[in-house]
Amino acid sequence: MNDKCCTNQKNVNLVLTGLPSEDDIVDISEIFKLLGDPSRMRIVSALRIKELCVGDLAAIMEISQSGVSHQLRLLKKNRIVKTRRDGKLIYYSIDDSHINSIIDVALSHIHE
Amino acid sequence: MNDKCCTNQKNVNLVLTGLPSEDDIVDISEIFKLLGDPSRMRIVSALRIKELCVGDLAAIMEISQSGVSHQLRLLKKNRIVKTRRDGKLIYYSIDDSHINSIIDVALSHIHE
DNA sequence: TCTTCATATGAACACATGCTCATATGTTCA
DNA sequence: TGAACATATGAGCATGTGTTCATATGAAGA
Repeated sequence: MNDKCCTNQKNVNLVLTGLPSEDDIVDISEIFKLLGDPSRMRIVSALRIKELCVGDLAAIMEISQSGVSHQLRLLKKNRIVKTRRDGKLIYYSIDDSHINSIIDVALSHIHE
Repeated sequence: MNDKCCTNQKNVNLVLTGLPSEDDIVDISEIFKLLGDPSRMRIVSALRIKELCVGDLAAIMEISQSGVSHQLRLLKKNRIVKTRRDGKLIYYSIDDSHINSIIDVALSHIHE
């Protein structure tokens, strides 16, 4: 509850003017939030290996077909995955190579 | 509720053997989850510009000092930020250059 | 030591999120 | 067209999560 804390106004201003826009902050954290769930990460990791239809993904995962579909919807809305129809099947795959890069770097991060 | 869906067992097995370990999946999604909140992303974005003490961060953000401290705790526990004490002040900064790389790639992703 | 200041912690609450069940949509093939 | 199958959607529920308030901790200086 102390408002008179150390605040160095120069630093604060410097940072405030250098920060990404609020829109960018929101957009970028949205991407990370999507990757920040084990189920979705498992989906994305699977699609990094091979394009897959929903049924195959459900077989790979530990959640229901419905659950997979709900998550794929989110991932697709944010352009993390894209779809291709082949008859009755809908194949999902990674939409953008940036996503692969991000995950590659994160993998090397956790492996220190 | 259809268990007899398209499942192509060859693809499923191929992907299952290629997936990262469950531990890796959990660890990596943990990192992304931390970056996947606008407040924490704002904190991390600020620290990318300059090391800052808690009070300065609270002045930059739209949440209380307590809120900032809680989030910093999470970020520190997962080695996204590190601390340095200087008298009464505790300066926070980005712990690992991988974090900067991940955010750089994500920024170029959202800017297409 | 006592006060002051910066930071950390715990409890509590409102809200978001991921899952399943049931069902709808939409495509293929007879 | 109608049956069969793959996928999508909506409701509902249990669990997580981000925030604030109040307070504790701990370092610096009188």
